[in-house]
Amino acid sequence: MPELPDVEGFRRVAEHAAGQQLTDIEVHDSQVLRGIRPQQFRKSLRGAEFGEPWRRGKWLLLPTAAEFPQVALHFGMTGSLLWCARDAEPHKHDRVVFGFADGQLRYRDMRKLTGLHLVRGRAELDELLGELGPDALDASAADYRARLAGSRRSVKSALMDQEVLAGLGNLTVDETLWRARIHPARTTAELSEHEMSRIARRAHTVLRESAKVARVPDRPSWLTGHRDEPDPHCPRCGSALSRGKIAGRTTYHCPRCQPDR
DNA sequence: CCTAATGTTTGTGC
DNA sequence: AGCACAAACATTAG
Repeated sequence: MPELPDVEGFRRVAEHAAGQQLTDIEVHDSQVLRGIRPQQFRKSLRGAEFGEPWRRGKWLLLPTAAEFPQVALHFGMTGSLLWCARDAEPHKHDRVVFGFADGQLRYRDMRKLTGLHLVRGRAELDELLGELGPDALDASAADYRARLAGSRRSVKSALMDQEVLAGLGNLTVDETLWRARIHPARTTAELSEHEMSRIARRAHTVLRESAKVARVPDRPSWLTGHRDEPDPHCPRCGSALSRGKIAGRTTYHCPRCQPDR
């Protein structure tokens, strides 16, 4: 589930911990700790005070008051972050629990496709995030145009590429292209400046609206609201939606609103 | 049993 | 080099 809007929601959840001192860390499944063992992870963070959480694309960072170390969290396809009372029922998929005086932050993830990193300094932060493109919400229309231009790949695969823009995912890309009336298989090279700007504007709207509710809403007026229906139709023109695979991912588009060229 | 799932990485081949 | 495609990771739901 987690794309930029979901992770922005997790960032707001993590604000509960800002200014608070860590009392303990429970690592229930060491598999989600990437590049560090539980003992070292706990030792490095013992007694730390957490600062303001920040986000870049689909990465969430929890800095300590001294700026470093920071905990970097990625949520894969099934991860989430919850703020719970200290005595709340444990959940089967709580992999790491950060304890504070008045509550706990739980990293919950079923599939464990990604996980948590400990970032000890500037260099490690750069190593982790250095290849990422600009955050898809921060990037201007000019950024979108510059980063989409001049490749022969499909616009869907370019928008999904975190090195082009950070934060878009399968749902937000389909929604954005549907609103921009651009066929997902079109090549970025054949897009006009005007079309790329339209993509940027629509992406901003989709991301802003979704971030408000920390998910891509399944409102009937949105394309995404019809994904799970047995016989989905375009909420704008009523045509049957086509379902296919582009860039390895299930892709919905409206053949009438999003013509091939 | 089989398939698919909102992500990322790695390998193969054109 | 650039790109498409498939598989892998781990788990559950239908």
